[in-house]
Amino acid sequence: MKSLHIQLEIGSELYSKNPDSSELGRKIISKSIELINEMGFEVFTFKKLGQAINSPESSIYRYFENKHTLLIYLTSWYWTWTECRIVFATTNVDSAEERLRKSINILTKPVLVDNAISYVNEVLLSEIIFSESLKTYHTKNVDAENKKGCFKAYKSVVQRVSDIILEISPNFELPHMLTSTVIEGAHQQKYFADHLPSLTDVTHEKDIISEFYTALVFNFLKK
Amino acid sequence: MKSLHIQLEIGSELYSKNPDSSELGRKIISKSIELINEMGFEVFTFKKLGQAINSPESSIYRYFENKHTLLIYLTSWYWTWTECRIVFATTNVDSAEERLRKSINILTKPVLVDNAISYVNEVLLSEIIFSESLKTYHTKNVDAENKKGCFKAYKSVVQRVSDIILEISPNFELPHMLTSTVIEGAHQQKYFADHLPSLTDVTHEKDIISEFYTALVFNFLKK
DNA sequence: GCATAAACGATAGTATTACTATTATATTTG
DNA sequence: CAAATATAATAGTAATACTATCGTTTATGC
Repeated sequence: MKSLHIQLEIGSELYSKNPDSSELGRKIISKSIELINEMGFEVFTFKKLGQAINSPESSIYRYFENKHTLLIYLTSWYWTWTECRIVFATTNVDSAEERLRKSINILTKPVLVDNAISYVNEVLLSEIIFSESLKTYHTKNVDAENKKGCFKAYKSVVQRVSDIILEISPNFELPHMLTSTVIEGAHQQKYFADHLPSLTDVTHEKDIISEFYTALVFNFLKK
Repeated sequence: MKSLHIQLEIGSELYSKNPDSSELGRKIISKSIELINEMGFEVFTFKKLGQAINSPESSIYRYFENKHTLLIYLTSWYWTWTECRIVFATTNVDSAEERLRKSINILTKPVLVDNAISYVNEVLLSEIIFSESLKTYHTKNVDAENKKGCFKAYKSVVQRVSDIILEISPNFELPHMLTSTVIEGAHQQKYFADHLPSLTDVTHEKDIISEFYTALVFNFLKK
């Protein structure tokens, strides 16, 4: 169980050439995760990535149209993987409350342990998601990219958690809103804690974020 | 009361030359609000702005270092103005619950009516805030800009609302977190409604967003 | 094992953006 | 009215985000 290798299927709309299909492709993924973490997504360029892996810029463009598409790929990978984690954590758990609690826990905490099997460093990837993922859809092209299916992995996670909420409160009308508030809120509060502490109350003990959103949800559903 | 003209004081760290001090400066502000709305902040450039107001790009640089600084100026203007609205709406209201309710209302709904007195179109500005304001602090320079005081108007609003929350629940430990969750959440849910509807449950009736966050807050505080 | 296709590396080139610099002409201000 | 300041007009630069070409290597099928 602890070293179960999972090959994630990523939709072909998210790349020009499947990075999982070649050595170069896998190097692009794993090095870009490192670099985006180090320097931030804005500063990151394909040129720098090319230098870091000793390949020309133009080779990277064979895999991804541009760096924005690469970020969408990385976030989709993360959400696909996260949905797997939620499924594993919630199967055979009878209580819907307990399944919701476990799901919120997964969604609101950064990943701390890397399984070190695949070429994807999940710890660093999770950091990227928390601090940069909203840049995937806050662009002029959202609508076109949404149509292409770029965000379906994320939507699927939101849908899954919403379904659990509806098991608990079948008449509740805003489960997606509640779920996306929790996910995005947790990302944002961590960012605030790191950069704009007066907008939050977190300092070191960041589990407070997770506890806060858990309490928020259960209080709301128990009214 | 209905046409009380207020001159907002904007900190001098937010501009190179005060745009309120000249005709050109005011044109820069009012036209940039229009253009950012029309084309989105990424597509907006000083070159385009210059063409729209028939002034060279270089003249705009005398007022703002770059377009990012201009966005920070606009958001600071908005938050300063919004704090005024909150103060007006809550003075002489005895009940802290009622003051909180009114504050949340102001923070979670886009502005619908422009007073048409100043050169700032508040309706369009509020649209910009809802869809683009997170771009002010989601950059590599957050920490430096935060140090400079670029976000103090926003912080001040969060602090004010947190204080009301503490009046209601003096022992509550996370008032800033709750407040920023509400503000940012409302912005995000409106954006989702417009672009990624499966992440929310809102379609036309967007007052649902405001009602949702109001209920969320009061349920949480009444536990 | 060899032909063929696909992938890759190396290099060059372009359009756009985000500025900076210079100077002449207005405009304001004391 | 003189001096300072603001603006217009124009040019120029560095970096980014690509696109194009082409020779070489590497994989693939028969």
